[in-house]
Amino acid sequence: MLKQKITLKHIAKELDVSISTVSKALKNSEEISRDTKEKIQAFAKLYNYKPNNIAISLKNKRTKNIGVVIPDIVHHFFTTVVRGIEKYANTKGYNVIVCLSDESFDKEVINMEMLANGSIDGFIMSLSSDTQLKNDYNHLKEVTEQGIPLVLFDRVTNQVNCDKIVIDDQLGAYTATKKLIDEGRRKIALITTDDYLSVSKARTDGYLKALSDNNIEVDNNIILRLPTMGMEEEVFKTFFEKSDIDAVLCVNEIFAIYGMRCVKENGLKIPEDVSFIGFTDGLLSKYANPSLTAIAQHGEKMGELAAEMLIQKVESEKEEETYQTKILEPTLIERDSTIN
Amino acid sequence: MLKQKITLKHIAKELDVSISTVSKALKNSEEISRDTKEKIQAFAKLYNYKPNNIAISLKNKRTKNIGVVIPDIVHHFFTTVVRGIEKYANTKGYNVIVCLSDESFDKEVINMEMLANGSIDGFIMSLSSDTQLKNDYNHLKEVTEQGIPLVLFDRVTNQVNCDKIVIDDQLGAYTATKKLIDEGRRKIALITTDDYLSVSKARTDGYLKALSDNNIEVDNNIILRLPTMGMEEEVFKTFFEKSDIDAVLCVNEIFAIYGMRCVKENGLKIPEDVSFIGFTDGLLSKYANPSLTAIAQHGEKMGELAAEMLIQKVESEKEEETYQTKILEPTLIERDSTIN
DNA sequence: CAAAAGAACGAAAACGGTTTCGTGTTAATA
DNA sequence: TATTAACACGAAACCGTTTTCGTTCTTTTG
Repeated sequence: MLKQKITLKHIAKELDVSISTVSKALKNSEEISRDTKEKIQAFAKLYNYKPNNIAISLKNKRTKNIGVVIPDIVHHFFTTVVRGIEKYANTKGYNVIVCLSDESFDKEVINMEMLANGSIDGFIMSLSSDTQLKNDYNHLKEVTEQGIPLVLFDRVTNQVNCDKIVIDDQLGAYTATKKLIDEGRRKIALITTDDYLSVSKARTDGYLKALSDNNIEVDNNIILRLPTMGMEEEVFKTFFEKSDIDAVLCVNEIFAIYGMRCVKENGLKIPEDVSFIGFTDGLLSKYANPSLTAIAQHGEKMGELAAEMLIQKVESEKEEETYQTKILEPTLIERDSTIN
Repeated sequence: MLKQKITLKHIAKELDVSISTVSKALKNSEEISRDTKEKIQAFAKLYNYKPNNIAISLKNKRTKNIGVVIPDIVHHFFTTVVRGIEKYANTKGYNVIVCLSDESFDKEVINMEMLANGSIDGFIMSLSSDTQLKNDYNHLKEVTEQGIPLVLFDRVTNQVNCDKIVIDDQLGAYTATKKLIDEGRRKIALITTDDYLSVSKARTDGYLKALSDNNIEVDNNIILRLPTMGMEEEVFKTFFEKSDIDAVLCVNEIFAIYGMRCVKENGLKIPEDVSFIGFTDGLLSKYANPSLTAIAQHGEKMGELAAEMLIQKVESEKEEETYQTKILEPTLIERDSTIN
């Protein structure tokens, strides 16, 4: 009892006209007489005719698909970006194909190659840590050389020419650090990851700049650098036991949560004794105890803008070689882990 | 300096052979002589020829795309499912098109219609709350009638014939409630949402069954039903102030976090005075203070299985009309919000 | 009343592949 | 030497559209 999808050919045969006539009639072409058009349109509606997307894609060389390649999806920030992309893309009639690189260079390459062979009109992506570590961007260069538009977000590189959109991580860290300094804090710890992640580096820079602008000496003993994976709770404990600090800036929520727990276990109060600020305003910040003052990255906005930039490039005829980098300003969301 | 994608036609013209010969040579067909094959393959490799996915899709009537329609993506459980789907799909050479219904019936319908016109080989989806409320599943029936395989997960309905995969929510709630009873709790509160969500209903049933099996009388005063959206903190406060309870089962993490906060503010200790268990073992459960004993739903496993079921149907020739429903067992993850 | 213009439709190419079914050439066989 | 089989390749149909360029028939115009 399968209702086979009906095609132009079926309609044409059934109504004894040519395929071209059917096609034109359904597009309300002036070429076709009112009578014929009505007849064809009625028939098409009756049998619920819908053109085949694949055939149209082949003809137009436009798929109306956007490829999104991200390192992970079980990740608050990336999901907000995807939501933003979806939101804008849908209003423009585009679908979103999501691929996960899983922080692996190889998977990133494979995914892009698959999609680049006609499946999508353009890419929106954030680099895997592995890629940033390898510092190899040939797969990105190849797609741009083929004329496929590419928008990089958050984890970007200046080694490839394309549109980019980032938040000003340095400014975010600067603002946060400044906020802590204004509270009267002087022994501000930083918990970050290895510097090969472009964002971590920028955040560290902002932290350092804020200290230097306020004549506070950098103390490398209260800067903790952790690998992205396999974060050991032990390392946290020893760090907080041996360090004399009155505030902590963390490059992500989880570091902040762990940090707050250690500090509380040491009998200190938040925010009276130690203030905390974390990057990435996600669920954890909101529901932490105390709730965490955070730097919001506006992922959804970022996704919307990325999609807008991409679709604009996809739909513009001219082969402009001008690329822009949009820089979004992060926002400090004050909660209970800092003194108001 | 655009490197245009090379096609069979280009290769054929360049090497002065026919398109068919090129096609066969690249597939290593026995029909073509060694010399010719080597020449063509070398040329193809040199110019990095890759067949156009769209053309192949049109010919084969197979897109190697899976459509995934979920209510939300900024949601831990759904993202773990998507990750599982991706993982399995990729090993089979499939790409994943993600569409968000945003809990809206209309968007769900629109998304499915778009994808059903040739863009995908099959659907994996979880119903929007709006759809479950409306109780209208014609859009699902239409795609199955067209012979497009469909796998429903988590939020399912028995009104449409297709493969399904759910966790045993009733069992999960039963296990959790039993655990609380075994701890010696007798005044066990339930915080849930409106029953039109299939999962909430099942969880409530499990809770009730556990009570009844253990001869504990149901007290409707300690059952709190909240709308999904716009959860008011006030409602929580009053509920916990007026209720005399010694344990709480929550159908999601956020309810649990809020609940724990209220309880602590009332000067009670967790788990000494009140135990907490929450559904959906996500970030919040893990990082809460105290960490939350939770019922894990194994989203990733669910995604993998869903993808496996779907792809098996997609690739099987025969039009079997036999559908299965897989039921996954949830697991209780014991943490610090219950007594060990 | 012949010629031009307009209306309504169809044939065919094109998008980029796959695949079936020839067909011409060479080598093996009787 | 005539016949046949094997080999290597090409023509063409096909997937489902869109679109250009005829073509036929009717109507208008000089």
